[in-house]
Amino acid sequence: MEEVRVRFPPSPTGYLHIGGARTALFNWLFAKKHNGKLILRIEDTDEERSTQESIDGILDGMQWLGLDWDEGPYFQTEFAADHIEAANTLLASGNAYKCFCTKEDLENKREAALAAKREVGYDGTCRHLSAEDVRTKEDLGLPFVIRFKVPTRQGTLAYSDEVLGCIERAYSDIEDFVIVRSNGKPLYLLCNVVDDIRDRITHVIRGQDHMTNTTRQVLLYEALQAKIPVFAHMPLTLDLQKRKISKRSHGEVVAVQYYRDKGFIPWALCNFLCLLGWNPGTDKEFFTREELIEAFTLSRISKVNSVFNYKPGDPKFFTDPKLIAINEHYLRTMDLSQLGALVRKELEQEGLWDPSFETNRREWYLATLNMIRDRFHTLKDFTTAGRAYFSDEYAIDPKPLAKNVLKFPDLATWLPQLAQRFAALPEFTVEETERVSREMADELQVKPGVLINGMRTVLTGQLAGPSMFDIVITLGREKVVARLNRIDHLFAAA
RNA sequence: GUCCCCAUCGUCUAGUCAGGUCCAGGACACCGGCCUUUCACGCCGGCAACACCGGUUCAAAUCCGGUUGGGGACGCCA
Repeated sequence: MEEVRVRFPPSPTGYLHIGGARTALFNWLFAKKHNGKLILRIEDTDEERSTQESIDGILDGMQWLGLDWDEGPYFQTEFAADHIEAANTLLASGNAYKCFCTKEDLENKREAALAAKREVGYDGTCRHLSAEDVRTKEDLGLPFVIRFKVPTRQGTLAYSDEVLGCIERAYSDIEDFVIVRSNGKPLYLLCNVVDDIRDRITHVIRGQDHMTNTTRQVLLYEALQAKIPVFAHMPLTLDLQKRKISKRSHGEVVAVQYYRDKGFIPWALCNFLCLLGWNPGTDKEFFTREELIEAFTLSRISKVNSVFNYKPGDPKFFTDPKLIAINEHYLRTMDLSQLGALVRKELEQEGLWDPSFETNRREWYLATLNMIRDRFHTLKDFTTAGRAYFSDEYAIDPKPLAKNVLKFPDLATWLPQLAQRFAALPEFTVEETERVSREMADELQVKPGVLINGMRTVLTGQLAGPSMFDIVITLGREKVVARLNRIDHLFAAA
């Protein structure tokens, strides 16, 4: 059987955004599923808008997501000779012609057509130029573009789409499109086909916004006498106003980079993205890589555009709530040592990493992560809400400070007393610390919650957290006693 | 304006090709309950959709036609 070869061809005119990442992901899944190859090709023929920064951003984004490619990155500009050769072939075979219409003429005609609400498209002025006319104009040094000569046929051009089924378009609706600029540089429509032929691409999986390109490109394949690949047009990702998402109008929240910076688990983003416009036909929503590769098929890609459910300005749901939920799921269920590696990077960035977490304190490190991960949303929370577990310098959240500490001024003496009892305990265990805490509350005739919640605030700076006595044991007697004794600072500061 | 594509809860979607098992299932979000020293997690329950009109049929979310709505394309961008 023929080897499956797919490609991801981003144009380096902006960072990798989630729409592009999803296209890359689908291609990657398809390649993996069929033991095929994924080719990464940077389509940089738009010299004015292509930037190195953007190329780096795309490669970084792919790597972070774990979407590895088998060939490339190739750069389209390196194959300019191929593109020109193809254009000349088309010219020679009569499938293309030189067009001397000026930009101004075309622009005027276009506007007139739009104003008159007529069909917009090239009228074919230069299509029937005689050989002499062409030579005369060339001798005059008039600039020209090369246009593809769409065959004059009755009926429709049809191709079978793996997602949408049979797609048809009347030949008469396809205008003679430009394949080479007047400066001699070939355009996307041609370059893309020439590259796909050279790279032996078998399946073209791309967005539905390419559908009109596809009909024209099918003609190009035909004229170049090349085998037409299988096409699969994926639905688009829209915003809540049903507008195509773009970095320009939606900002950071659609950039892959944003999710790395916000502490997302790369695979959680992949899992979310694959569910946008695809489903396995079962209720299963969480997949390992292997499971997803196994389950993935083009035929289960949805025909319907999907909405990225992001409302600007919501502090709780700073991106699609389902994406956050999926990230939380992985955060609390993923393999602990894998989580440990991800959190390590966060701790290192904040200067909180201790090498002993990899050696003699590894067990403590992983157990602590396991204890606190249940209420976290992203990896960032380990160094913010979870900071007190890794550092003695942590902020006290004003809300619990007021509610659990300042409201009970007696805690200034009670908690140091409790610290003494902890210090005197023969065995520093969950049971014993809980016992003396409750005992003391009883003596003071206050609810245990007063001591417990006050303690949580002082020890972790947080309103909420794991079971108090688990925290106490995790932090260890020394830190607990020291922190409880420091409580007067909180009253002094207030 | 022309051409192409699409249409199930607020969002992601199952079900449509092979009509009945669907007064429509799951997930997220939201609401309520249980658990509990806090907050979560977890578990249980609730709210919530077949765009509209007509046709075919004993029977339509499902097939057909139309209407409406949404999206895409119409560059010497990719």
